[in-house]
Amino acid sequence: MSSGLRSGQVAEAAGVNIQTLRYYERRGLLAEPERSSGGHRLYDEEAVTVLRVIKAAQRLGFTLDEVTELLETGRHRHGRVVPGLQERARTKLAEVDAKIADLTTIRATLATALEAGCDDLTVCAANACCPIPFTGLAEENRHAGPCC
Amino acid sequence: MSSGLRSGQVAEAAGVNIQTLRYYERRGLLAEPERSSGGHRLYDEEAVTVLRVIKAAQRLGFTLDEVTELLETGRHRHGRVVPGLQERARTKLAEVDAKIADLTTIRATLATALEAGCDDLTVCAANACCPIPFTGLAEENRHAGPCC
DNA sequence: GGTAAACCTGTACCTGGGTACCGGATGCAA
DNA sequence: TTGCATCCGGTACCCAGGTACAGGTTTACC
Repeated sequence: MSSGLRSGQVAEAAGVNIQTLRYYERRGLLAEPERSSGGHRLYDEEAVTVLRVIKAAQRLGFTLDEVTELLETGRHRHGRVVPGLQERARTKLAEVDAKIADLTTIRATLATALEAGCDDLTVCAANACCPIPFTGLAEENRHAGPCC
Repeated sequence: MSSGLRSGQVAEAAGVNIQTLRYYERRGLLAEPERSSGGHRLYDEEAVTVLRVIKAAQRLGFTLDEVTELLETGRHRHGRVVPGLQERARTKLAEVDAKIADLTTIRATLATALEAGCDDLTVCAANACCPIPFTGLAEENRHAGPCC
């Protein structure tokens, strides 16, 4: 009989640190596994799957708290009011879009600074025609212009 | 006599916390200002400008360590070993592009999961036709060019 | 039965960018 | 002079997501 996977094997299979297993267990993401007579953890195959699910969800931008809720929602969906994956994915998608938009603005500013030939922030800050937005760091459009 | 700006005034003018001033001073981003006879900091106008420069650079994705170097490079351009803003901005632009590419992949995955109607990660993980990549999402480096 | 690797618990530490709290000193106006 | 706002230095703490270490067991293999 397969006596179960030891923590090292599970960690290896899922590509995480052993400490991470215990960390997830403490956080309630990973169920407490069986133990050997000596107290060593013995996992079943499912643990590896759960770890992969966690990593996939993290990769999609969910925090560990969010992943915890997602897993729990799946476990006991007893008419809870907890929003499911669909709902959360929609929200997350909006967040990702916002991040992309923000980074796109940043990208544009960097590109403009390169084009303008900016090479010294302190000089630029004193120079009214520098395209870097030193005031009003709020994230809106900044049109390019010749500088320095 | 303009006796200088007190830390509260500088913080207010630059839109940062007073503690942040001392934090930046400790980190070497902000020069140590004059002191009143009683030991209170007295800043000049330039301090506000430096703070704005720091915030702008942060906003462009530079870490405080990087900002420190950028400011030092400007101050005394000793040798050409240290890359200037141009060089660093070019590097940072590539980093930002990588992040955008990464987020775009994530966005696409989320959108696909929504389309497919995924609503339970543990079910999905057991389901071969789920579009969420449970294996292979391990690391964050997907940005090195077109792979397919 | 010996030994080395793997594992156990508990606690402390890491990164990055700040914030908060403390008890005491200063600045400034009335 | 009194009273209150502000500031001082030092230290501790916050967030997330882990990672590392110490000192002691257990397991596996020869």
